[in-house]
Amino acid sequence: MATSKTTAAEKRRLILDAAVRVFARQGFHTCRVSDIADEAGVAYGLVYHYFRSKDEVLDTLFRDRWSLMTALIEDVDGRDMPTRDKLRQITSFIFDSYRHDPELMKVIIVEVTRAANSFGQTHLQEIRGAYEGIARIVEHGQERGEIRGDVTSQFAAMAFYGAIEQVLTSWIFELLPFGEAEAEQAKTLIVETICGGLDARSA
Amino acid sequence: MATSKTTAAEKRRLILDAAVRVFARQGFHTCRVSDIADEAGVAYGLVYHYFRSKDEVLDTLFRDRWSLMTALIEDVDGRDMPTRDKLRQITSFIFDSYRHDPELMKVIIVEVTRAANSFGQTHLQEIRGAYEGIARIVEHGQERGEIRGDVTSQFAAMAFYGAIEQVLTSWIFELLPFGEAEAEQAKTLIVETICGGLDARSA
Amino acid sequence: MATSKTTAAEKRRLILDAAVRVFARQGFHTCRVSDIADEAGVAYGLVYHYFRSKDEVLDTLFRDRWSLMTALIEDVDGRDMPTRDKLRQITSFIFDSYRHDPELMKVIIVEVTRAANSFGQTHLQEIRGAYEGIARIVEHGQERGEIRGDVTSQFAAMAFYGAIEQVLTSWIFELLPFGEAEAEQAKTLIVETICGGLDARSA
Amino acid sequence: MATSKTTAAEKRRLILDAAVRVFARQGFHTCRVSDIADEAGVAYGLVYHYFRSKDEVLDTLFRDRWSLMTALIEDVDGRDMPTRDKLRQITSFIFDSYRHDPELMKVIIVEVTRAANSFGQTHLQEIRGAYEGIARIVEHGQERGEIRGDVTSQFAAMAFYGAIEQVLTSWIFELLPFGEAEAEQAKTLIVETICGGLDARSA
DNA sequence: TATGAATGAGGCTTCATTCAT
DNA sequence: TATGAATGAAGCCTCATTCAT
Repeated sequence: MATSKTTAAEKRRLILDAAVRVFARQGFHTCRVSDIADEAGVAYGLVYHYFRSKDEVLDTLFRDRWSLMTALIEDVDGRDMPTRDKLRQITSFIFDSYRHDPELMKVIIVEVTRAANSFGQTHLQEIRGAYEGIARIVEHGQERGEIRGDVTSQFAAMAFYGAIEQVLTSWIFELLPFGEAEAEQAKTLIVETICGGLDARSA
Repeated sequence: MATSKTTAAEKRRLILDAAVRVFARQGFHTCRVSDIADEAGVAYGLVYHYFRSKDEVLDTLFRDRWSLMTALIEDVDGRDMPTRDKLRQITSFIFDSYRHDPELMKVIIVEVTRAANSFGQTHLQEIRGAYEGIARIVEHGQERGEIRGDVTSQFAAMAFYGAIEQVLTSWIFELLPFGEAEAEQAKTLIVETICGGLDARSA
Repeated sequence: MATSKTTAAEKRRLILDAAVRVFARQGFHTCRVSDIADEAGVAYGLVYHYFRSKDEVLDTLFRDRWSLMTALIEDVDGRDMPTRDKLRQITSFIFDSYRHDPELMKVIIVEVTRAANSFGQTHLQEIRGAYEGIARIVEHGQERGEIRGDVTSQFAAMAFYGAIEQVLTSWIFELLPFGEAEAEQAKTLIVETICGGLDARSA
Repeated sequence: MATSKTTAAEKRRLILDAAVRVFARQGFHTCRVSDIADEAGVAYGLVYHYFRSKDEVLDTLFRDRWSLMTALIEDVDGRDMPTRDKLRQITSFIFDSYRHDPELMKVIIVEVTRAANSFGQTHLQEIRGAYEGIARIVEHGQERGEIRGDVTSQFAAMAFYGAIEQVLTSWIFELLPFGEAEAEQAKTLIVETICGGLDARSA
């Protein structure tokens, strides 16, 4: 009796979860608000009870998730560990996020991060925040002599993040096969590629 | 008399060029067909004489440009030069393309390549073709012992292309400063980062 | 304890008073039921405990006030005084009403009396009642030889009431300045204009 | 052949005329844009080809008509005739307008002039212009000694216009009977009432 | 080839009202 | 009495596309 009722927060969550599925399936622009409501099993208007607009639903999904990442980046930066490991932590976090909730990640990548011209513009500052956090990690690595100094930290951050996002995109659109093993292996490959470089070493 | 008339092909070109400016400025979804016509200084319906639909205008812009890149990748792959130089050739081509026609490149990146859910889907095979071409170059590099073998060629291609696209996106949305010097320097940085790796070397 | 509780009637009054402020500020159609509730500091649904609908709130405001006027008109008609004074009594009542509660009068004029296509229709009979009351006063004036007989009483009533309402409207929309003095002066001017006429008299 | 085609201007007119009928019948807020299109026998979107919005249709109807009235007021003011005749000219113009096109006048009065809180606000300045024109006529009458000086010209203008509008409203809502004869008689009655006054004169 | 008037489907949002607690 | 979550109908506007000339 006590637990049989859905609270307001749960209903809100219900709608957000439904939105993830619908956005992932049909795309943000292609889906209608009624699709979200139907998927959530609630009335049309209820979406507008909890969110100001269709945009705000996506906003919420993005911000909730993205803030976790920027927080992680900040956290990792403060830790006492080799820069390589820091970058691996970030890679792990992102790839694990995809493993745990590929639909949500698809939405964030496809509809926000990579849709820079429409929705991305709105969140450019938040996105930039993550890039800057990564750049700071690189910078600290350079100060500690772990990272070469002839590549600017900002450029390095872009290359690193760009590589990660491209891999995610490959998985999303099935250009590369995805699975537990692939995800795990990719963590190593990203760090090996970006930190170690593609060149074959004589040593 | 003979030269005062614009030929059909020229009119078509006029519309395509106008479309680039309008798509770059307003985005594909935000602009109307009439905006293209206005920008081109032609009548509304004429766009439909030369193109089946608004989509086809963007399709044309993308294909015309993208085919040049896949052609270049094929061409470069066949040349007898170090893999590093091959990758640099590709990087050069892309960054020079942006330098010469930033609006067109913006449209292709923002509206097609990174709009994977809408136009990207349509052109997925063509886009994949470029990735595969790059992967082949990496593979040949591995065969020749220039590229390490513990990173799969497809993964390496993604990291490489992802880094490039992320840099382009940074320029487009002014997350990184752009200019002649930056573009030139970026060619080196991409290759240094991806091939050389970010690690500081003792040697 | 006994006095700290608001009675039902008081709550109802609270809502009505809030409605006046909200209707006056935003207009009946532009405001939402929740605006009224917010203004009254009560819960959304409570408005529906005391009123069947949003319409009924306005209906109530109108009827409560308008009935006072028709009552006054009846009352005045029965008094033994010159017709001019009767008309002045009515003018006084209306202008004083505006002075005492300009927001309520604004609502009644703007949202009911002058909104003939929506609420006016509903209350047409009640509104007509007032016109007829005034017409009767004119008629009695004609019978007593105080009012010229070549203007029909109904027409005279319309001219009289129309002039009053136009002055009210002018105040409401600040086409004419309003204040204590202006309100007082207007009472005389209305009667002088309508009864005395605008013509300059030689006498 | 030459006359069988409807020109663009005629189509626009077609829509405006249909709008008058629909607005008069259902009221501006109650009718849908599709009602206008249906009444005009054109496609939904065509209304938006000729007008920016539903509002603009009403705007156009109002402005086209109202400008005629302000023009007339200006014109009449410049003529060399007794003030009484000037006011009669204005009254004639308005009542004739109603006689010729009662639906259009109903729309203007009910949906704009008297709907001061919604649409009226938009046109307040234009409406005010007419009042001021009438006030100027009264003022000139006062200067020439034809109109009493103890009633301000602005107040007199309000009383005069208010009386007219109230009569129109009475006809519109059938509070007073309307016909050729009534309209003609009303012209005299308005002037007699406002200029002559309701008082019975001993002379 | 060229024009631009004409078409009409589609979707977001608002908000009065109901109802379970 | 009191609350506010839940419902869902209704309508304006956009704009890609067609078509008659």
